[in-house]
Amino acid sequence: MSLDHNELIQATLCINANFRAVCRQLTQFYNGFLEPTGLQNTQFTMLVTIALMKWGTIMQLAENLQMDQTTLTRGVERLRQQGWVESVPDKEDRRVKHIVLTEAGEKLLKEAFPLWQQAQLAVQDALGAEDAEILLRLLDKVTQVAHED
Amino acid sequence: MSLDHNELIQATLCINANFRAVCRQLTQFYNGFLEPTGLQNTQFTMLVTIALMKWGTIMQLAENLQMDQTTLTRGVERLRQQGWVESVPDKEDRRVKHIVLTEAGEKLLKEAFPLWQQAQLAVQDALGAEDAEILLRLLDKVTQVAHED
DNA sequence: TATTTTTATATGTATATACATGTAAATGAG
DNA sequence: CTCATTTACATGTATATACATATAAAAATA
Repeated sequence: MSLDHNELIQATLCINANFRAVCRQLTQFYNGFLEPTGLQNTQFTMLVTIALMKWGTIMQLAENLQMDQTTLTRGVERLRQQGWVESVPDKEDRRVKHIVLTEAGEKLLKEAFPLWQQAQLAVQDALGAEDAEILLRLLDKVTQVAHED
Repeated sequence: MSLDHNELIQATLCINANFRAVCRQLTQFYNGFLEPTGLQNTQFTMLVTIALMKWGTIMQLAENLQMDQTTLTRGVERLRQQGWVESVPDKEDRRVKHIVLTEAGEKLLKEAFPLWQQAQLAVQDALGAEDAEILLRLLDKVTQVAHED
């Protein structure tokens, strides 16, 4: 025996699947705006976080971005290969590396910001201030859920 | 000159970045429940869609799931290698392949459904009926936005 | 009918992502 | 101080994802 039609329909309402679908569209939307810089939105976000932390480690970046450490290690390595960030070994703890923006990285961020902003404003405008706020609240709430269990 | 602090903070409010972060958590949550089946949530969703379409092509699956065709081609190939789906060449149009569940695939879906449901109910309960509905509405709205421009 | 165009799927390549595990360094227990 | 444990980062491996492009077959057009 296999699943009946109702169950299949139910499964198409999967919150995660719907989230992922929206995420794919949204990512392509943002990436389209960032295209002139050669950055993906993910990389833009990493650079912004690195800029804000100024002297952050891989672990701290992973914590901040809620990503796996191994994902960050490789993501940062790509940024490094492009010359946008630099990895500075800690003097006291030889395991630790601090990630900092290079000048090229700062220049790139400066260039990317208004492009990112266009995408962000387009989404915010279309949603409306109210819904945008509700959305962020719900995103937060969903994160809580996924972390409880 | 580089970005000032306010701009960096602004960029951390990136709707796409926040979406992606939630998506990562949510995916891990659902995958945790599905773990005994060896399925990822994405694969579960593909199988469900294949089951519903009964005789769908790669193109139709891509359309339904709002995924790139090339992503589907490879995803389906993995399902095929596991023996969960089968690819049947169309009689009239030799370019076309129809993807159908195998018996093993149906059995797996039957087994996976209640596990998926646990994850889904956990998220729905935690959100509450009202917020769950609002969330789905907003997800829809975001998709519209990303498609307009 | 011969040629061009479109369509369906596949491949090359690259990023994003995480889990399991490895490695080296620091820390803690004895 | 020595050995076990923890910590920080890296690597192996696998899926998810998409863009550019290839390929073959169908459809349209000259």
